[in-house]
Amino acid sequence: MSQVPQISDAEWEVMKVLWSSSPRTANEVVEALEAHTDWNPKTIRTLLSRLVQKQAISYSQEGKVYAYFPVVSEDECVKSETASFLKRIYGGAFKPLLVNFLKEEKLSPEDIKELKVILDDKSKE
Amino acid sequence: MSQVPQISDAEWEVMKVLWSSSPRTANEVVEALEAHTDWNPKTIRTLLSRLVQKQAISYSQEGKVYAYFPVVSEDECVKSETASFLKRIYGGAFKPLLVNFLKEEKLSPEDIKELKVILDDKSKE
DNA sequence: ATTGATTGATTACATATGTAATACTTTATT
DNA sequence: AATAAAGTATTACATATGTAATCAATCAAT
Repeated sequence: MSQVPQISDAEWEVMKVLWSSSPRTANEVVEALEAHTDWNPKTIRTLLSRLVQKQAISYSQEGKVYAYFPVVSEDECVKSETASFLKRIYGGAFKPLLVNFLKEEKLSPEDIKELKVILDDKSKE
Repeated sequence: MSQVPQISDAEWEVMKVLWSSSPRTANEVVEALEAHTDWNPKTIRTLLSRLVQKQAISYSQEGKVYAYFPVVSEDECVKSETASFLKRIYGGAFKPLLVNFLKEEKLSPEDIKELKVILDDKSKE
């Protein structure tokens, strides 16, 4: 059973808003998204509806309006998306992605230090 | 200009076949995919056509049939897909993905060693 | 109470994708 | 040469997605 529903790109933006803080009314979501998108409020309401249908979020009647909140955790979704991404692109293996991208990406010395600490911790498990 | 076209999940499987060895005729692609998919040959031909339209692949008349080959490199595509994945899920930052997944994934001691070596090399740059 | 504004529900429409079937051409076979 | 087989091109159709508009219900203001 696939715990988490398929969440599209646009829907994902809405989820991020709700994950960062919820419950929020449709208007609050619209406001939050105005900053970095130019979506019509109608569009955002459509996305909210679709996410409700998909049972990615839900809502409660707060006073006169709906207040939306996630029912799937960011963690679950990130994990699931990453897994399907890895499967698709790298045949499911995590290390090739790491190797590939560690080489490509610009990481600050601090980042590198942090990652090494994590790796050290893992060796001790 | 987005160098690489959008390649869907199903199309990606076809690309992988052609990246692994090309040119190949439609039939050869079908054969290669029979192993791990149950797609109808007609479906695979549709995917080939769409990839031609998208200019992800091209073909030449080899004898009596077409021989398909990629015109976009796997590297480009992987890079582009990974970038859009990162943007979507992690807001474009690579490190959070790393941190998240280094914690989650089971990596062998050898893997960890290898990754540390890469990180060490990077510190020296 | 009626009217206008706001919110929520329903409908719309184009493009993408999964998944083929059908039609048309060219090659091979009798 | 006529027909069958194989390959290519065109068409099909449902679901997903981006992107709203319109309709209906509710709340607020006169």
